[in-house]
Amino acid sequence: MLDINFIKENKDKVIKAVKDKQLDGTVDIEVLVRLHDSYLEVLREVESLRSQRNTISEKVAKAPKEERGGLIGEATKVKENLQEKEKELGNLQVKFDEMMLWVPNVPADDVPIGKDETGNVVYKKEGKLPKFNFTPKDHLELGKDLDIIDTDRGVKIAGFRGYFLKNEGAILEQAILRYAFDFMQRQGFTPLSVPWIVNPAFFTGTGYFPWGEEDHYKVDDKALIGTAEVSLTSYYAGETLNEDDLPVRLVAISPCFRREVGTYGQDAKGVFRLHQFYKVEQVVLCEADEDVSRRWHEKMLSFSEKVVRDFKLPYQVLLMCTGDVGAGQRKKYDIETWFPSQQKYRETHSDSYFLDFQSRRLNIKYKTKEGETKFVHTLNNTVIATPRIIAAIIENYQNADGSITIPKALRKYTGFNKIKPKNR
RNA sequence: GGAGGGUUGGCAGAGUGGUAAUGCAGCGGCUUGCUAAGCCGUGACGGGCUUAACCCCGUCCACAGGUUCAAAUCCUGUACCCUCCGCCA
Repeated sequence: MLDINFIKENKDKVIKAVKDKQLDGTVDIEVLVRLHDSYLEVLREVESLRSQRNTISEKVAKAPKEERGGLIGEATKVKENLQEKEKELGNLQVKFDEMMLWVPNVPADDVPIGKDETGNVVYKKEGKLPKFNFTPKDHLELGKDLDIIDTDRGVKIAGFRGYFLKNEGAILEQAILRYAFDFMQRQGFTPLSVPWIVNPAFFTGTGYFPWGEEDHYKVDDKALIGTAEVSLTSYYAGETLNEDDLPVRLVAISPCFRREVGTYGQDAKGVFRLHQFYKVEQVVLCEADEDVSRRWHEKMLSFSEKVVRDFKLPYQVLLMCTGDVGAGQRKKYDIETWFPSQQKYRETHSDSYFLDFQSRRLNIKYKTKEGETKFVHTLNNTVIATPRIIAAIIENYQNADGSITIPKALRKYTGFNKIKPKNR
């Protein structure tokens, strides 16, 4: 959420942000500003009436009994007037609050302007693309042959996009998650196991609602997290930290649930786009200084790059354009990892910073050493997500005989060096 | 699932219709030859108000309604916490 005073003072910037982020029609900033003006107008009337009411009530308490009747009559008139105005105020406030939730963050100056993913800019490329002296298979074919991925039975049990990982596949998943989790702890991050079923207020707080509400599974009056970011970033919601507590660095492994609405034809094959997967997520809360946020943004990217490099996977980093940056985000990098079967880099990580957009919605503040109270800045980034990264590993590490070599870094965690075809 | 008790500032804790006590902690100031002690001041949000300070007004006793001239206090609903019973990995 942006500060209404910031919106008023930077109306043109915010209007441009709505346009650049392809959010035309979701919120009208001009209408919002006028709405707030009339809200303030009514607020002044209400406060003046409340002041009158309080004054008269005090008089009633002090007045001798015989004078009370007249005063109460006077107060009743004020009260009736007040009730009417308060109702009007309440209506304006509900409308205003609703509309404020739809105001996006303003992209950083160095975010390229673009309509959609075609406007993203390659920021860097790392690693050598693998060369095969045989025809490489895709991860599903490899996974089926090795009996480590079973999508047929996955679909039987869970429906479209259902899957089982099996044998070395199931173990490899745990190895990857634990590898990334341990790595982040060494970077000073506090490990957490988080709630997966969460109150809607925190989806709104992190900016997933209202925009992405459709993509979430609802259970009773709550929803399933699409990322641990929701729980991690909300951890200190409603609290005031001390400057000494910052930066807060959190890491969690959690399941992620996504309805993937509107993607029915896309990535239907294999374990790439799923309704359910695991992810190790990093979240940072830092002081309210964009330079500090930007340094963390780069640093968190480097943590994720390190893990991908440890796995020796070729990747590229994209600087996302305005049309592909989330409504709440100020700037975003995606890491895309190489998928030989698609001859493409595909998204495996997403690194964003928000300034105080989330912390205003979540009401997370800190006290500076000077005694000032400010909203913290928030950031988050993927460390690793499975099984998508498993798909990348088995495609990049496949051998002519259909076996898969395990990246060296992971062998300590898997306990095996290779996944070999089973005798059937 | 059943029964009962509770939720007041950073913490502790009084207040049962008429200006939210008090103690502790933290922070700032004053005083004092040190350690220390004493005294004073200290919340959040919004508005008046375009800017700093000041001042004034409003709101905030879990949340949302209601009754009343006036609600922390009375009524209704909800959330959460605690205790006991039942069930349970």
